[in-house]
Amino acid sequence: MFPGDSPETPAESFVETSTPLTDLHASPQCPSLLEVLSRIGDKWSLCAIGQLYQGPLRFNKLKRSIDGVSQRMLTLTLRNLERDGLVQRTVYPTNPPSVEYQLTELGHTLIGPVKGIFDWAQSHRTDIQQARERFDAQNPEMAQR
Amino acid sequence: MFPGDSPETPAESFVETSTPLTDLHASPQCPSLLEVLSRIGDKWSLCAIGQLYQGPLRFNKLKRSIDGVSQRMLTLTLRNLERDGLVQRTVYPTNPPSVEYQLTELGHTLIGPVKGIFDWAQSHRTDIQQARERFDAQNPEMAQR
DNA sequence: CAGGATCCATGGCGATACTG
DNA sequence: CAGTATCGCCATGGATCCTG
Repeated sequence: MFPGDSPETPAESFVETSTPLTDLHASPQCPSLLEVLSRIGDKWSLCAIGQLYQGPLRFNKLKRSIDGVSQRMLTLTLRNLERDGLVQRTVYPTNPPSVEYQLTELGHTLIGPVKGIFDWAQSHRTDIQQARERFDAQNPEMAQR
Repeated sequence: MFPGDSPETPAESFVETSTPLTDLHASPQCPSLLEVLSRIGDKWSLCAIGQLYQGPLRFNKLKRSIDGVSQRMLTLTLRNLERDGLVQRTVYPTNPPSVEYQLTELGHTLIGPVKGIFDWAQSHRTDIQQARERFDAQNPEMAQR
């Protein structure tokens, strides 16, 4: 599946990075990369962001557009995104009330990097799929799901 | 930091994407974007990948390099990464046994996109920090942590 | 050294019911 | 319509002990 890389050479030729990709935890008093990743890695945040990326949406419309989300989780998700400044919540004092959600400018800047991951996942989903099948075949019932 | 994108226009001119960033769930029989994100968004995967990106490592050395990880979680994390074809596990039948972990080629391709997120988090951590403080100040005790 | 097995705490998340 | 409140499940993850 992934050729190259002489199979029996354990410890040679590793690359240097400008940003060493360490320091994932332990960022003093600022939200660490892990916090960011946990936020966008949770079950619904990216779905909400993806929908709001198409344009502003009211709560129930957003809810209907995200299949399977409970109203509780959508509320919590939007609260967190709002708290982090990624989503803006606007209340229109109509009757019945309507609340509109939209991406903030900061939220829009996240789209690019996320699309990077998204495209990677798209490009390599079959690789991953096949790797899993090989692994599960070789390790008969270590399969955890 | 992120110029362009007119600051005060709330609900107009949202961009069109080639990949609409929808279809996060519900990918038929292939690992969805959410699965990928859940994997790399879990507590230790990125730490392990970040360390292995520096070069191959044996289990305990890897464990010592990741502060706070339990041996159980490191094992599970590495298993999942191996299952997904991101990490290769090589056993050397010495005595006592030594096991070396290294990124696969597929694993290396993930570095780029992840660095995108990483850099975004770095660039905007203070923005997020400030947004949180404003939010917590305005919503006195809605603060969940 | 590199795990496996077990126990247990926490929190993410869903379901349901209620409200301004 | 857009939430809040409450309950309970279960997956994640930590601590500890044991093994080839």
